[in-house]
Amino acid sequence: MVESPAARSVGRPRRTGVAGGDPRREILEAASRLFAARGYAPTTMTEVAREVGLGQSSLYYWFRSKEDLLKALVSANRESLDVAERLAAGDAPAAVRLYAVLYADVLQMCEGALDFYDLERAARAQPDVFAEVLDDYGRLRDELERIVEAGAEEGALVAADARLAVVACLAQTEGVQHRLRTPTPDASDRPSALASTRDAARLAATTAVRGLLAEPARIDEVERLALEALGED
Amino acid sequence: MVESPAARSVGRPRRTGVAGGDPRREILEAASRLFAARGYAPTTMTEVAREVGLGQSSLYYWFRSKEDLLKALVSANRESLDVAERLAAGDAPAAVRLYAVLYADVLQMCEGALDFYDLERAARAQPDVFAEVLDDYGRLRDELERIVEAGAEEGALVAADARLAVVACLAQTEGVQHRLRTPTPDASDRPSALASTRDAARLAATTAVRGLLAEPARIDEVERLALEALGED
DNA sequence: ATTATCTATAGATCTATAGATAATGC
DNA sequence: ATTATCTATAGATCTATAGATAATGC
Repeated sequence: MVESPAARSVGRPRRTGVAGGDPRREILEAASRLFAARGYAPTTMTEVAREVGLGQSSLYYWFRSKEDLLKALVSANRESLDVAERLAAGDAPAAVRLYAVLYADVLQMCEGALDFYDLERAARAQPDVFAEVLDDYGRLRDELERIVEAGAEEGALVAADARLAVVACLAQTEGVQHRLRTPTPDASDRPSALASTRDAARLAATTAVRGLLAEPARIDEVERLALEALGED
Repeated sequence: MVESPAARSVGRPRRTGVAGGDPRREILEAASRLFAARGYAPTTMTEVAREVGLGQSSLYYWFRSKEDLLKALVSANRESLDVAERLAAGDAPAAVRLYAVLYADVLQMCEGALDFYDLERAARAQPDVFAEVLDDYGRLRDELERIVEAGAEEGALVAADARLAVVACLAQTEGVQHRLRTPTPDASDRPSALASTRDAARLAATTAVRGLLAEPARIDEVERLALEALGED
């Protein structure tokens, strides 16, 4: 099998010489990086273009507008709430389901193109288009609330107020996600504590669930079962 | 004692009639609200001006530039890490100190003018001016790490990796802070779960600390002692 | 002929400055 | 005379469009 570095070159060549295989995808990736690092509004089309070796106006051959670019990124972000919903409905103990859903939530957020908080802000500014995102959020929250309540009945989870507990869980997963994306203002003499997406997901899920377990020592067992159910190891 | 609604009116009157007592302060407050809601970059001086009933260019009588406005807000944000440091050095049990510092951290972030994440982004863009902020962050993190380690030695806290535990704690406090500032994309048929600053601080501190306690049932006692030490009730 | 780029630029902002103006205070 | 506003606008972006151009494919 031979790679194909000899990308097709149909149209006019780029002035920069840089020639990628799939401009649309490259633009999305560049925009994703830049929006995540500097935010949507302050990032200019010129910067995105430079990143992929195109002139600014050439982006408009691939995307109708800057907002269009954002929308494409957002839809890429909301692919797999499904996983969470399948898990939530399973018959595993509540603590295990909680762990699995939180873990999957972090993975999804981290793998998406946009920092979740930026996505949320974008959603706020354009309610018509992004209504789905808000809807997803509500569904996830309800799902989690039911799991926590079930866990309280089982006696495995302790939560005086399921709703507050869920707010805390989500703040944890979102916060960890953000910290993974935004390299800590660290003393930089030490390597970052959060190396991979999976590290982040484990950290958030472990912390959040242990905080709710009646017997926190069980966390290792819960983690094992949850990762098993998710097909990770 | 009589209030003084008859604000002094020395200069030319505002076209809008709106006349406040302390324009500088009012501008800061308006900017704070808008930056928090929509972010720094996308908020325009015109919007800030409208909010206080001034013409856009009149802001420049009070602040040399938009960046200057941001700087003023940032310094307002970093007032009282001191509290945290005094508490951290006390002789209370580690779990109590941890609770107190996290609680104080959330309060400080919530009372500041800017969402912590926005502040961080601003800091990143202008390292010279905002170096202090990054420094504060490093100090807080080190402080927390020492407390968690002390707690592990005492046997009251369980943390295989103190550094990771601290990352999780900070992600929790920051995440809750953000959620308090940014009204949840909630189903809106229910009142928000996070009503006040203190609710947010309690939620974050309780959750984070309970997740680390060897005996989570102790959380109520820890909370009581910590709030006592902080002079809250 | 089709595709994908380029160059040039219109139109819309947005920041910041210059200079005029309308109050009070002395 | 001093203060705090106003109006007008220069200058710097930034998005998006129009139309030219340089490749390949047929």
